[in-house]
Amino acid sequence: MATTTSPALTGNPLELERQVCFALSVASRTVLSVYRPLLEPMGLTHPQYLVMLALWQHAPMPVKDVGALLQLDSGTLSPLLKRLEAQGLVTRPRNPQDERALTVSLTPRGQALREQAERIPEQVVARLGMEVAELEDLHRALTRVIEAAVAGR
Amino acid sequence: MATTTSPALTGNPLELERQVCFALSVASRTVLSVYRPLLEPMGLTHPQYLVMLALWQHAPMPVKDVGALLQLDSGTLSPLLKRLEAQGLVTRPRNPQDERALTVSLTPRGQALREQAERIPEQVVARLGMEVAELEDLHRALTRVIEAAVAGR
DNA sequence: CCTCATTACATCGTGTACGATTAAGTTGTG
DNA sequence: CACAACTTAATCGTACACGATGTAATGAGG
Repeated sequence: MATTTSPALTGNPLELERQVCFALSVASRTVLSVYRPLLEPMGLTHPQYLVMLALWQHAPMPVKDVGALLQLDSGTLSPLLKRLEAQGLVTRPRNPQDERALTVSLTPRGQALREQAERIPEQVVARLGMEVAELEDLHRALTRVIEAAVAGR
Repeated sequence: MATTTSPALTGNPLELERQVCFALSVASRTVLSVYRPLLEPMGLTHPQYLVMLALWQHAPMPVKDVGALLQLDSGTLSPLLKRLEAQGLVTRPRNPQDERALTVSLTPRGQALREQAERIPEQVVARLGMEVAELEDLHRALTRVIEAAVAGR
């Protein structure tokens, strides 16, 4: 019979099922796949949805701040914001006080989209069928590992 | 003074800092950024590392099984496996018993790489500076949400 | 006033993700 | 045996991620 001691101290340290990074990748992709059918009617991808969340809270804001908030660089954000602009959800004129910076603002259409988005969180929780308390625990655990990873990279 | 009731029941339900999906995305990308400098000397990206973990455990195995294990489809796996093949880490001849299927096997070089990989997990834990027990808790929470998401998508 | 380092974005190249389609092989059924 | 239904990969198009590089604007020091 195989050993059944604490998994941290025994067996293959490279076992796929034990890797937190594997669970993180799969969890991220799988949870996003729950959002996809809900976001599709709004014409948003999940990263675009996160940017819109940031804007609904803080617009108008510079691209730099969006990047800091979402931990994304301009290589990702520039084309993403262009696509939101092409959809008529945001504008991004240059800041007259600093011609390097773009000020990302919501169009009326972008503002209006918020109402449809209001229902997303509850729908996701319903589809997951998990307790809100358990999701809050997960959120706290993720926040901890994000802090640890930012400090350790 | 602002209200400070339970966050689940008050305030803006679209608040970015409250979204589990946001924490998941950032955690996934941030933790992977801890792996990147460790994997780079091995010539592997993180998804390639996960495939190698699967192969070190189960090779030879069909592409189908790799996909099932990692929750990836052929659109992702085909080019990824081609790159591993180009690096001389794997072979993927057709299965004579079923000419549709490819049997992914490790080359001696692919097998040998495992020794370098053995040190990755401990190095990551060290860089994160988190208790193994806390990481195991996180792993359990992630496994729960993966199951919920798979069921609910 | 004039460099020069810094900052804010944009662009490019590589590598995933993923839906959709295609192509080839296999299998069940009449 | 014929053939439709199914399975396995590959391919294509779109959209992130991210490192590296380019460019214009800003600001600090001489």
